[in-house]
Amino acid sequence: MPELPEVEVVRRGLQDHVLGRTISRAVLTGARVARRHAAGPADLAARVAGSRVVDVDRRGKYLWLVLDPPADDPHALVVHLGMSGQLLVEDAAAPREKHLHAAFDFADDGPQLRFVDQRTFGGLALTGLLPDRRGDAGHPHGIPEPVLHIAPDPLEPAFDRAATVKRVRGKDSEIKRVLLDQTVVSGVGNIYADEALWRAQVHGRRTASALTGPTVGRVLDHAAEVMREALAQGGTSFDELYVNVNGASGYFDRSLAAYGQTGRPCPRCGTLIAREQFVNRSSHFCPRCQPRPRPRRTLPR
DNA sequence: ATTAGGACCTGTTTGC
DNA sequence: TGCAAACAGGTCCTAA
Repeated sequence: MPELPEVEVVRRGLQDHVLGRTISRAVLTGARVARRHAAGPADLAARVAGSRVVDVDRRGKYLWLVLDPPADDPHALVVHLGMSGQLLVEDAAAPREKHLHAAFDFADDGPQLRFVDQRTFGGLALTGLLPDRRGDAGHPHGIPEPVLHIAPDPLEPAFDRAATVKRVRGKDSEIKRVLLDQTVVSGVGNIYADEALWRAQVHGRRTASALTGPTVGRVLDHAAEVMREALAQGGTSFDELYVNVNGASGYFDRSLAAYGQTGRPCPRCGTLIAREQFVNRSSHFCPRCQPRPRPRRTLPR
């Protein structure tokens, strides 16, 4: 479940069902699920066994369990759900999912934690925790190494609005591309980028460096707001691929104004929502509220 | 150094 | 009806 609100729904589920429990055994299937873990799946499985889950943290779309191992070498089990990853808390006797890649048993013999991922863009890694150079506000155990390059998301205390506006305006690129750049601001994906741009009445192809500070500020505020609203509704799900740890779907899809609304009237002005190709995916926008900029002239010479 | 584009997967939907 | 192409919410690597 890809974007920030959906990942946060999962984090809260893990906090309720996994926090404080001790992992007794892990089984990883196939090499791909741990491809970001240099030492391989067997190493990951062996090293998490006997560790207690002492925190469940998140930045943007990255999620991690802080583990307190017997060897006193605190580390993090980092999880990225990619496009189709799911973390499910289920009875060990429940039937195996077709795309089950990892299962964690606990010493209390309670329900298992499973990682299921159809498209295998997601994955697991076991890494160290380092202090966050951007500030440790909200992350008392630090940040896992693979997450250090990810910018704070708009819903965490470390988010610096003024600094982010400045970074966005320093980009000679389309505003939608910049919103999706997780090293500038994290947590925003294709759905919430389209929704934030619709709310701010800015076309995604406008050049970030040509926007005013207040305009960029408005786009970021709308991104934060729409993600907060989605979170309050359990996230956005179009099908059973995107669910919380109990397998339930959110219902923010009913509140979407632009994303996936091609041909429907804009809730603000009634003009039909348009769709266009954008870097191998789709953008949805209102042609009247979000006028397309003049195509940028490439400057040869 | 920065930015644009393709690669990585599998399953479902759309269009000829 | 059958098949191929298009499409799906993300990130990373490479080449210009």
